[in-house]
Amino acid sequence: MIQKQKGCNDIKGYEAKVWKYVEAVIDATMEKYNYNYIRTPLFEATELFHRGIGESTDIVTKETYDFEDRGGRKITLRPEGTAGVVRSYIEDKMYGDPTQPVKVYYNGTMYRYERPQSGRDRELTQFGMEVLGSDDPLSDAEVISLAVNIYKMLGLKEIKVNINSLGDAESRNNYREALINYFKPRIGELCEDCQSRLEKNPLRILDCKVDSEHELLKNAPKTIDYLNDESKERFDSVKEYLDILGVNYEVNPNIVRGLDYYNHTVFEIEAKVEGFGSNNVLGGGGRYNGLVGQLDGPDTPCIGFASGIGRLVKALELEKVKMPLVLDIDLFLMYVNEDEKKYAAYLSQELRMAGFIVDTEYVGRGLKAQFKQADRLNAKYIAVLNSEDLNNNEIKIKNNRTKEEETISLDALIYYLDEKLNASDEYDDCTCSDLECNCGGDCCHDECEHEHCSCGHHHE
RNA sequence: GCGCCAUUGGUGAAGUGGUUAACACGCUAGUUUGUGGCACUAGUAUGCAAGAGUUCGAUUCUCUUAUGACGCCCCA
Repeated sequence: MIQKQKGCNDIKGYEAKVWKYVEAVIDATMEKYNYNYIRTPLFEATELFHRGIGESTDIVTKETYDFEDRGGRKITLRPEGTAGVVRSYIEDKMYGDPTQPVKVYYNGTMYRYERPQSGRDRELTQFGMEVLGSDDPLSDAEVISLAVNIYKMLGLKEIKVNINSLGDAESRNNYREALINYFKPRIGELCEDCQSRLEKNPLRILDCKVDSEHELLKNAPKTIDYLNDESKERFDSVKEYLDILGVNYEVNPNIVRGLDYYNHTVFEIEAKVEGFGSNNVLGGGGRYNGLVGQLDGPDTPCIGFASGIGRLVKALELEKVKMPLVLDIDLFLMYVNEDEKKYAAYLSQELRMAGFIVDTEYVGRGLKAQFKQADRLNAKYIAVLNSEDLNNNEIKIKNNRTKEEETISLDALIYYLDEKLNASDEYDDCTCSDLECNCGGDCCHDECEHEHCSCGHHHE
């Protein structure tokens, strides 16, 4: 049997509905902030990632899917979204677009050759946004607030925003030097991993889990202390705008991004969810003012954010967040003989065009089994087609919840369904997640006798 | 790249070096001549991830590989 590739997933069934909903909320929220959808290729020239993300990062040195195509071109499946967007920005000369800054968002699969574990796959889906052409601290704050608002719109309650500033190139280099000098004399006291990080990526020592309680780490120099005046002022301004936008955040000097291109503002957003495992960062981002220039474009200040949809869906499931998913069908058409089947085929088509979700029988089940099938599909209504009824221009239609059956004129069917289904839509389409009635909170989808929830909808 | 645990039918799973691989759910059909969901009856893995080895004999022991879960590294 051919299996799916390691670390890849088939998203289907209920989970697929959740994904589609999450993506719909992302689209809607992005549109409100006036970010335009951009879709770039899944693969790019290998060089783009080497020059863009940085030769020294693990993502590029050992986690990309590289191959040569039949024409001998060196190709890499994208491990993240920013490089492709920036390539497009430069190639299509979007810096010439009069409506600066360029605000775009994407949503797509990324590929990293990693060992899978909780919250980490080889094929992952990320959405993200980029603002290209603005150095205004308001852009930084807006990107962070947009990310936070997407999570909030989806119904996540406990999210934590950690921000930090790496400063400009000068500040960043000074800080790196200071860290190395600080740790070098006593590096032997830290764990093996930290020792190897000293030269390679001293900032990551601050993140170490093994030594997090070590006195040496607690008193280590902080990025903030190495910011020059300009960088410090900029960071203060970002924080002020965050306050204005109502974003709760925490300055965390240990936030260090993995990619080389970041400077100034960097941030991570964590989900505080019970049982989420060790990979609890939903997304992160930061400012990358040097990247466009590094890729042969004009110097352009930019900021962006990216977030994994898989982790997001997992967080929503663990939090049992309620979502307005359509899990029911409106009508299931049942039949026994050939003539009835033909009529079912015709009628299902008519009703679908009239806007109803209709399904019927395709595998020759008996009537009894068709009832079961209707239940499995959560049919709200069932119609058993009967030749005699049809000859009389009638149809029997049964409410599958109340089990009441009525015989109505075929001509009245669409009107009948419209009336019945739209009347109950108020109940079914309620999207509120804070239910306060005394049924225990499940009134949107379960039967309950109670009146209303915080959304103001009435439920019976 | 490293570590640890796992892999039995559509699903959840029990199990043992040796006759027909338990049980439950599900599914299909019948009892019920076209209106089910209850009940009863019958059917539902020539198979225990793949390959190799040990053995008279392996699903059960050993090794290799694959995949999954979790953790480390790294990172979203």
